Amino acid sequence: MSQRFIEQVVFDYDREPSRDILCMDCRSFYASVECADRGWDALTTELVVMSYPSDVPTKRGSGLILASSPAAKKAYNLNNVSRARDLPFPYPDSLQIVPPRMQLYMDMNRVINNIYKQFADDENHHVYSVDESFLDVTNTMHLFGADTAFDLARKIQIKVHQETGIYVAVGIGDNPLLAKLALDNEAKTQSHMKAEWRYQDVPNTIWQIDELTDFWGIGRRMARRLEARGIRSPYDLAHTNYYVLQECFGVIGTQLFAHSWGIDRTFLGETYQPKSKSIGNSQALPRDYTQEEEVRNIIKEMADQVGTRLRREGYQAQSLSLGLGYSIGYQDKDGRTSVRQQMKIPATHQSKALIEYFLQLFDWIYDGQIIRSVSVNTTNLIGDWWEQLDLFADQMEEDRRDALDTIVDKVRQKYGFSSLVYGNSLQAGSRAIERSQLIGGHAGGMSGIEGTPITKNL
DNA sequence: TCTGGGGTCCTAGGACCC
DNA sequence: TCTGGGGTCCTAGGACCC
Repeated sequence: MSQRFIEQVVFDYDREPSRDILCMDCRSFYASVECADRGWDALTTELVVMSYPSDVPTKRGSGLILASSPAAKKAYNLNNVSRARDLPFPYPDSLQIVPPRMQLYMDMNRVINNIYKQFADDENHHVYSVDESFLDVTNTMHLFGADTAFDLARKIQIKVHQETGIYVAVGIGDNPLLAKLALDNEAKTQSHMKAEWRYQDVPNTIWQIDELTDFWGIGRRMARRLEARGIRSPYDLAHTNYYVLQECFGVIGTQLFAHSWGIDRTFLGETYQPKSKSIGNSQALPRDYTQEEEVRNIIKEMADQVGTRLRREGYQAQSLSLGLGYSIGYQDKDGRTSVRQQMKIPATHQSKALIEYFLQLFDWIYDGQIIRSVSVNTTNLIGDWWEQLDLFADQMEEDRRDALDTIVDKVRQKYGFSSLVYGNSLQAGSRAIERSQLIGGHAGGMSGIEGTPITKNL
């Protein structure tokens, strides 16, 4: 027993994957797109993209800051996704507050990824998020007259900036983790926005990171737990016994240990492959909902919307989860401020069936609580081609529902989501029509600024 | 942590089966 | 029933990231 605590796990870098991985990150993406589209300097303009409840953010209130320009980040100490309350109020005149235009960002994302694709084929190009992508250029960089990955990174940066006005920061490493860490912890603060971290640099790079929370994969909570055991930095992490970490933190502990040595055995296309495993929506309601019927309507609308997304993306759901968040200060009889329930279902993507199941969950957990937020989620997704034989299902009814969904989807695709909604959605408390303009839960931007076509600069 | 978001991964613990 | 052990499936909940 005690034997294994004496030993320490040691990595042999010669046996670890050594590639030329680039982690590309569009600096302050949404904010930069806004600046580029308006002809403002992305580096000096103080700008935040804020999703807020009313038309004009004149009074201090709720609101989600989706992105901020470097200057705004610095001036107001903002991080990735912040809240409106993190800003000084009244809002300073020097600060530009603009509503999100999600469609514009998605269009720009496509343009930029098409540029990346010129430097790496599909196999070696992976989209990690709306503003981050990984490229494996090990075998292709010489094709572009680049002697080193660093050199190629510069070429890509220039090309993207020339064609879109967006600055890209690049982390370079032997594996995706090192590239990502180089990006997060060094590239973003370099004037040329590049950084290269290799295995042999680990002592001078990863181990020099001061804060645990600056290390990818460690948030506030985990940092506190680690600190409780005297681990205060990535260096400490790397010099703690592997088995002790495993004992205390399970798989996460072993993973963090490996990461602190720069070890990542995934190749692009494995863990970094974005595969849809769940599809859901959540929304904070514009006011407290006390009427059961109103909440039921919201759930119907959201289930319908999620059904549309499932069908569009070619999935069927095998599990559902419904969450209700209560009004501020409200507690149920168990003292909770929210409740969530999930269940298995026979695979489906039919709106009607999804609505029935979600309402079943609702009946299960609803007991007159005052509701302020609702989330519906579908998980355990499988491909559309799969058809489960259900001896008890009425095949004619099934076909009829499928046909109805297909028609509804077609009409909505052509005329917009709100062209066809449930009668309930015209009643008080309904959100479907307003929300139909949203993309990813935020304003799509079709209304644009002064009617500007959203693809102006593309 | 606090209310116009959307995701992923991991774990504990119970039910059930052999 | 209470001193069996092991495996699998399922749900609830925590943590983190963009």
